[in-house]
Amino acid sequence: MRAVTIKDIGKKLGINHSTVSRAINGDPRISVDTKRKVMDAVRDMKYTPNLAARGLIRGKSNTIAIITPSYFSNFSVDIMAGIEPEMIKTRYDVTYYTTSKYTTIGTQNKDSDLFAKILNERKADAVIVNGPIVGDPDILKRYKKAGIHIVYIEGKGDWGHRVHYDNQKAATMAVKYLADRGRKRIGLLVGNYEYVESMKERRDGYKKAMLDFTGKYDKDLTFSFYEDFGDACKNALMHFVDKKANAIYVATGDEDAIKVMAEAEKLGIKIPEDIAIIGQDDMKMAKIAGLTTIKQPISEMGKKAVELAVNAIEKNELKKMRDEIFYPELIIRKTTC
Amino acid sequence: MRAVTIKDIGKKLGINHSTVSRAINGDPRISVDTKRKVMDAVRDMKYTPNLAARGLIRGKSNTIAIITPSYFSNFSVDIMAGIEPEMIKTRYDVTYYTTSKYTTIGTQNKDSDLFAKILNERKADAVIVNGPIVGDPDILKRYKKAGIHIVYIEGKGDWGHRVHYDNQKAATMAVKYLADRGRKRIGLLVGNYEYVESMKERRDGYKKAMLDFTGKYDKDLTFSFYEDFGDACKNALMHFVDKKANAIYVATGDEDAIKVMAEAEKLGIKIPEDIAIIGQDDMKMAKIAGLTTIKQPISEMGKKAVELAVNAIEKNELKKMRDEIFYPELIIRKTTC
DNA sequence: TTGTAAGCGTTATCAT
DNA sequence: ATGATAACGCTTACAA
Repeated sequence: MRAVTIKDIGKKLGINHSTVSRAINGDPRISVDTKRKVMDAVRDMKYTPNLAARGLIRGKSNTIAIITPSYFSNFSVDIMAGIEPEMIKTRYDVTYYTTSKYTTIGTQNKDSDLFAKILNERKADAVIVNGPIVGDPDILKRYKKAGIHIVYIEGKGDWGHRVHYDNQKAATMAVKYLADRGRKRIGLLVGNYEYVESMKERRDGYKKAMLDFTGKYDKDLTFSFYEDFGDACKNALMHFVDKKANAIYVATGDEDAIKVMAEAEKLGIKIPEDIAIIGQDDMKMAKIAGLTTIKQPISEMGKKAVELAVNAIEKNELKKMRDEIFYPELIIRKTTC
Repeated sequence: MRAVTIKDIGKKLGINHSTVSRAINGDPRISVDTKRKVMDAVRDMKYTPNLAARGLIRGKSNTIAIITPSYFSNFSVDIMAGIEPEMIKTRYDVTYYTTSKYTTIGTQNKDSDLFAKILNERKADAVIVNGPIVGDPDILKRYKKAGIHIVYIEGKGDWGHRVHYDNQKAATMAVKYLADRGRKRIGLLVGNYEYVESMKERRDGYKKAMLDFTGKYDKDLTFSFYEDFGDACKNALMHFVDKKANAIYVATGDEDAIKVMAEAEKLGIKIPEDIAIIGQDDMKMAKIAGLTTIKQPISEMGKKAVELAVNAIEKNELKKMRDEIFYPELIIRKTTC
């Protein structure tokens, strides 16, 4: 079945379809009378515009794309919790892309291909990018030229607005709190800090804070992993025990911190008596697990990202890039004394 | 900046754009030579098709829409965890809609409006609907006529494929397990069973199982809430204590079960000694909280929904509706003895 | 205030 | 095997 078009409405009303279009789009030159007739017909005939056609001619999609490494990581979920209520207020649709599709081993696809696809297929008027995903400079230039806005959450590129978090301060807070309570041998569990910006910043913060608050930075107290945590968890804990750590700042997030807690329980290590643990992010699970952690206002960051994206679209802001930073907060629970 | 089109490619190669189109779409009548040239140009010029244009003429969107009450509820997240890896294998994009936008108080919007919008704007070739959202029969008829497929997860409508769960059996398993271990006064915490199909089924299962395994159904042992749980949690627990329950099956899910546990702790009620608790779904948090629960293979259900949707699109299956059912499993942890 | 006609990028239907 | 042209539904100069 064919859906109702403006031509159908025009035919029924005995007027031209362009008049219908103008009436629908609020063109001021249309007479109140025809406008009313058109609007009535729209309701009666259950007309809604074909956005493919509209997008084709306007070069706009009325859509904001969200790119995440995965839909369902804890981080993505919290970001979404912030994005959803904000998107609801707007007239934009949401399309989701995960980079996992574009980094599949065995194909030549890369993150850049996803950026290119969204650009060329005119799938979005703005793109919110979450995580360590970087469009290459060439693509970014094309986005700018095409007037498609970019907002990075916890990441950055040559061009685009930013919403990010003071990772260095987060690490500093963790170290200072532990050091103040007499824990001087603080281990750092961190991700791939050569590739992931946030991990680099947390590591830098940790390093400086160790010098400032314990007087000593011992590189043996850092354990980093590049792959899925899985078994590495056990290894990490063993490593810290071996190095006589009496505290750990799990910079990779609460989920890993909780995994470390589970390993400790198996090994009969008491938390916080033997080893204190501080997580990162304050995910829901941190509360359930009683984990002391450094909060990241992830949802608010998602909300702000939508604000920036919508603002950028409506004001077509392509030159002055906005940069919004959020700050950490210490949440004390039961894994520190 | 304009993106590269097939006309640009045609011009560069000195051939007609329709030939380019055919080459790209694998028309067998095209010569190997021109096909190669076209494909080279596609790569060099970084061409990707404008899907708005393609969608316009084909009447297809190459998109599957996902409708959930909210993006970020635990249930949605788990569904997505199943949907994502499956979608990655396909050539479809994902667009998200939450019904919250369409049930906002103060507007006349309804779920049906969302269905209508997706239909008329040709936003999707198939729709996966998650939760107690029902398109009205009229709209459904229009979907069928328009050839837009529907897959319900844990719900149903007059027309559409289904992926669902044996809720009745889930409740039966919970009751039987508790009764077998001597707990005969089992409370049921349930949602709005007049409106939500799954809640109705769980309640039915509970009722029958109480008769079968404890010999007695006492309606005072049922507590249902219609609104956000929040404070109702405390009331529920007090109610069950008052009615001398020695076990509770929290049919509304693990999250609520954990809230009940937290309330119990505040009140000095011992779990499982005083009251045993069984949750529902086996979310991630259930493991962290040590909650005994009835598993629902939510992710697998999401995966199956994508399979059904893609299959329906590609075979244009509009008459024979598929119905896939999944079964519960008891996961024993620490909140039952 | 309204009608006419061109055009967005693609695919489909004729030709050749 | 390829070219020319119409068509999808919409918006928008340009006319009237």
